[in-house]
Amino acid sequence: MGTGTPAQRRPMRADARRNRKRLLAEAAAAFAEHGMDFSLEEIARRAGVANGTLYGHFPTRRALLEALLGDRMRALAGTGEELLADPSPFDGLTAWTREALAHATLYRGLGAALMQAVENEASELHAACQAVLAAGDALVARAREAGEVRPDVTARDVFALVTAVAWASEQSSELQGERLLAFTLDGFRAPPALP
Amino acid sequence: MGTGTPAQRRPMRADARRNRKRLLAEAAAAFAEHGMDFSLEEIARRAGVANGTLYGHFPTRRALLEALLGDRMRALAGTGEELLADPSPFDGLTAWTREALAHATLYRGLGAALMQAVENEASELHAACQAVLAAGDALVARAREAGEVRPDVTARDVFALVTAVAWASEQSSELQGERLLAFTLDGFRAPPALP
DNA sequence: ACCTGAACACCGTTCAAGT
DNA sequence: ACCTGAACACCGTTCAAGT
Repeated sequence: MGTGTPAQRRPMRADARRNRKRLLAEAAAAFAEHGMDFSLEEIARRAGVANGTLYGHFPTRRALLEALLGDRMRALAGTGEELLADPSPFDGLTAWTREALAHATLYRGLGAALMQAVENEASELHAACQAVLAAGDALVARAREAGEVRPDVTARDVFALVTAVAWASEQSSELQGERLLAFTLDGFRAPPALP
Repeated sequence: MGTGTPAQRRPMRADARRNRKRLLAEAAAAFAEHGMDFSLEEIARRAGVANGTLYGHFPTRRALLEALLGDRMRALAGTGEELLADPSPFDGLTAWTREALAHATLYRGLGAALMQAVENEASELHAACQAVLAAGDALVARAREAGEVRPDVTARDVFALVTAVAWASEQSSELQGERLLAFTLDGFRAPPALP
């Protein structure tokens, strides 16, 4: 692990390994600059390979995305587990949603891909999304038990709204995601207890 | 007004008028069923006209959308003004955001078009969006003066988050927009005054 | 004044042929 | 085992030619 290459029985041929690496590098650059709708054909062109080669390595756009983001998403899940040690459950949840927002804003259009991956079990990103959701669930549960979030808030609500905020901040250059996220988190907060 | 046809100097030729009507009907049906990414070529085909005819009537996808939604959006702005008469400023704002959410969910992918229209002055929907924002602004200002929303909340924040909730609820069939909206509105609410 | 349909450039996906 | 590049079907957009 570490480089994003998948576990496999036999090593890849040298040229295949090099092509794969180039494709990933060009895809990362193109997605970062132009968003996730960027033409796969153009990525293959920039990597100096035929379009068929790209499909050989990554049969679908989501497979390419998994190779790009898998490790990063599993790291996000790990950060969530670490934040369970935060003395304030709500602060821990807040810090984690900030990380999640930064992640979901990496490529324009990434939010939609993430939401689809959660829904679709066949998606190559589904397992990674489940790990992220599990981490969120633990943070939400802890905050709920401490009476710091409303009892009906779920990790899926948090995931959906963080992704939605990421989407909104992509649409408008003047909109700050962190500000919208702050409002949203306040909406999750439990009202002060009645005497 | 009323039918969505624009004001104009001279009446359209009969066949042009009929083609325009057919194109709008097919577009409305196709967008409602398949979302706003639906092929314009296919819409022309269903309407029984050449693709060039569609571009003659609606030079851009947004022009088509304005013809479909313009009246409805201006009505949404009107509803906002009426809700200024609601005895509770916060309830008035809440009721209006529900209408806005229903509007933004009419076609899948509509939220993105609305956000772009707000940004882009050249968009055919820009004026309609401005009217909606103005209505939202009045509602937010009234609620702020009554001390019912946080002082830093703007109409653009409300518009952005309502649209974001619409987007999120489109992504997942299990996600209820109204529930997410309820959390969001709570995040706008002013905290109880300190003694 | 409006419509037609072809033309152009582009894309995603598949697959036989190569090495 | 992997790569190539052509093939196919599709789309958005433009525009000369018609009526």
